[in-house]
Amino acid sequence: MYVTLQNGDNCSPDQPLTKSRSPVTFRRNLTKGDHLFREADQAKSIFEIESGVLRLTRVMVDGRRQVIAFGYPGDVVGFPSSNCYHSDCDALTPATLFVYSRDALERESGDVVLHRRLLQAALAEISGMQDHFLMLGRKSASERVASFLMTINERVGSPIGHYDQFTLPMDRSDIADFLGLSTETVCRAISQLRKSNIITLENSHTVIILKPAALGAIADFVK
Amino acid sequence: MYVTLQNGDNCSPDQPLTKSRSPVTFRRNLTKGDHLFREADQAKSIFEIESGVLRLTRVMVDGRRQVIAFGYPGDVVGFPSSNCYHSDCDALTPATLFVYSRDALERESGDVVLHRRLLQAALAEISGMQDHFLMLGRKSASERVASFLMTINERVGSPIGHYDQFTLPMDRSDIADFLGLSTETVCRAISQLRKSNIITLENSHTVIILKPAALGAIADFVK
DNA sequence: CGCGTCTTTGAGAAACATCAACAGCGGTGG
DNA sequence: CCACCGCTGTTGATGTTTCTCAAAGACGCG
Repeated sequence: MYVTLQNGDNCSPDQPLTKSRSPVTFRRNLTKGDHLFREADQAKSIFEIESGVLRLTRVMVDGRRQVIAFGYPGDVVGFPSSNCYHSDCDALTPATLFVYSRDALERESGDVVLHRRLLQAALAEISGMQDHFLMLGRKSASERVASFLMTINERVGSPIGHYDQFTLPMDRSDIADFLGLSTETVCRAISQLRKSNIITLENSHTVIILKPAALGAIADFVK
Repeated sequence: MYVTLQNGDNCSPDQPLTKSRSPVTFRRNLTKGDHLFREADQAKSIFEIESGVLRLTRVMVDGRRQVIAFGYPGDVVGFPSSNCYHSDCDALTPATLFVYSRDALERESGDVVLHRRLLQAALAEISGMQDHFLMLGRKSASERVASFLMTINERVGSPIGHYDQFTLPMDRSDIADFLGLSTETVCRAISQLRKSNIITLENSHTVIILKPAALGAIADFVK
């Protein structure tokens, strides 16, 4: 999962990679369903999410799909390799982005501070992906779903009354493709959590966590 | 899978991140079984593999294990996050490494070229990990094993007579934990490839690829 | 209100894990 | 030099998890 930039250093959460005065930065708005880039597109820019949620996916020739990550505000998306993007990226909600010229970010003569922060973002990204490896490789279906809900809650959950609550902008098949499961298995795992009164759903996209400790126990958090 | 540094730019394969004259570089030798670092160790250095093969692993509290990557010559290991390593790293063979002070690499005042190349390595790493996501999330056991063998072959295979051949320094359980499978399933997938005359084993750690096209077809390569 | 899409649940099938036994191989000590 | 031992790898039988296929329910939208 993509990680915020504030890990690095003296970077406040609501501050973009560069100050707004920087000539290399501009903004972009996406509406729901818009594509930001596609796999194998030439990577000219790197993006930081200001608001909204993005979806990064890779697809196999036969249609099997893997959701690489969901991008939330503060995340950086569009890390290039060999001049190209290596996943598709589209918007699950309306979104606003800071756009950085890749050239300016990576060039040796570029802004050193900015460059360093891009590296920090990349390193955090690697760390998060390693967690996800453990999930995909070794966790059961219910552990994956519980981990997923915990992660989202930590990220965007807000206390409503006694309980944490959050909205899932992605549908069940997105979650399934993120966790390496079928949509049915995701549904069943969620139903199980509901029957155990660990969570409850206000509607299918709004989750309320009733027993965070129990959820964490199922998630079998490594950290 | 970790990727070589030569992706970046004018970096020849057999040249370390810094020139040998650099004060921040020294070398380290590992013998088989040595630990380079452990999860949660404070990350003071970043390493580039000169020779040998390393294994990066993460372990859950109940013992389930995920091999994050196998590190081959040219790979960079020890990407830190929040000042710590986030996996264990040990040597599958005797190995030699270039050691870089993390401080010197990440510091704003540090060598700019070096810094840029570290970023390139991190970006390549992210790209490789995304491929691995697809593998862990969406590929069948035989596809995973075929993909794995193809990748290793591309990396270190050498033509012997008409066929490519390579040695696997890791044992079956390492491969299993890398692919998110049981050792038995890995064995069976390999046996299947043997019965189909796609590969043959000189011994359990030495693979000869008889039909690379067939192997690639099973691997269902996305690229 | 009707329609399409997403979600949920159920039943059966497939893939993979687990448990168990055996084979191969290298090392060690008699 | 050979027999034994332990470890890794392989194969078989069985069990469990998850996928697939199918159908019904829920929800939003026109």
